[in-house]
Amino acid sequence: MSEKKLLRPTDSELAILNVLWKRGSSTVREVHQDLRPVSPIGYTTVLKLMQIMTEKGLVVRDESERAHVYTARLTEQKTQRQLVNDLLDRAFGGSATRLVMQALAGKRASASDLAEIRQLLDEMEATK
Amino acid sequence: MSEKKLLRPTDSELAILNVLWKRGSSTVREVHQDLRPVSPIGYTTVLKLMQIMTEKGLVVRDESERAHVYTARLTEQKTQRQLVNDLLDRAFGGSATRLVMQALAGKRASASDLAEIRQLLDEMEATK
DNA sequence: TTGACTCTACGAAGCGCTTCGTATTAACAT
DNA sequence: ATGTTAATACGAAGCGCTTCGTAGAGTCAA
Repeated sequence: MSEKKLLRPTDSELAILNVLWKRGSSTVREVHQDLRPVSPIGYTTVLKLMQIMTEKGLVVRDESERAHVYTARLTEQKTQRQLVNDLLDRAFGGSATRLVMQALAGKRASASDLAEIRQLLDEMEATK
Repeated sequence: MSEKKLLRPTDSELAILNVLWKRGSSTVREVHQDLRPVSPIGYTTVLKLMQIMTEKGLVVRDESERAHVYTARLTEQKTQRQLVNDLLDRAFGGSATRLVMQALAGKRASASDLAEIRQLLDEMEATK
């Protein structure tokens, strides 16, 4: 009963999470300064978003200092996993294989990338 | 200048597109009857959604008959490609490899699936 | 022609996301 | 104490998505 609903970060939320994953725990100002160059956005807008993300449980907030410090609640990997599974259900009928196909098609992955994927396949077959 | 913006179908729109891909060109009633068992939804709701999808260009409408016939404008594959690319940009920093990893992790794919992916990798390396 | 059905069209409510302006509170220097 | 700076809190507007009720128009049979 602890997990009520699968939370899907919106685009804006994902942009903020990306900053938190890259920088680690950060204040609103730090996130804002990271985000602003990419897309102009007001300081209070970022603040509001991060407040809402706190309510949603996407981030946790340390209020011990005057400038609150925010931390992503889930790791980047866990979030990626959720997003992939979600897309899998919505648009691929649950077929991971077809999603992999689409992900690789057109994208020329480097030789080392391909090798990495091959290794993963090997491991999956080994632990069958 | 023909493609203005990358269109991302919403959940509801994707549900409708899935029906159109499965059944082929369909009327609102046909889509509604396919959708209703899964999740209860009003007829006019589906109608409205499909009207909006027409405006967006997600589907095309044949009005020659009294009951309009709708067809998905993009193939399932093209749409899947777009969605994957979008997720790639938003949450994976563009790394298809990492997305593939997350898609396969935890999902035990069948042996034939794995073989299929291996073959794709082979082809990609061949056409290097 | 009237009635029963079956469509589409229209409009509006409710909610969530995004945006920001304004108010308030805290910290610090003078 | 007072003014400046910097932070959070609050509220509201605008837009898109989702939902549906109601109105209006087409079709067919009696």
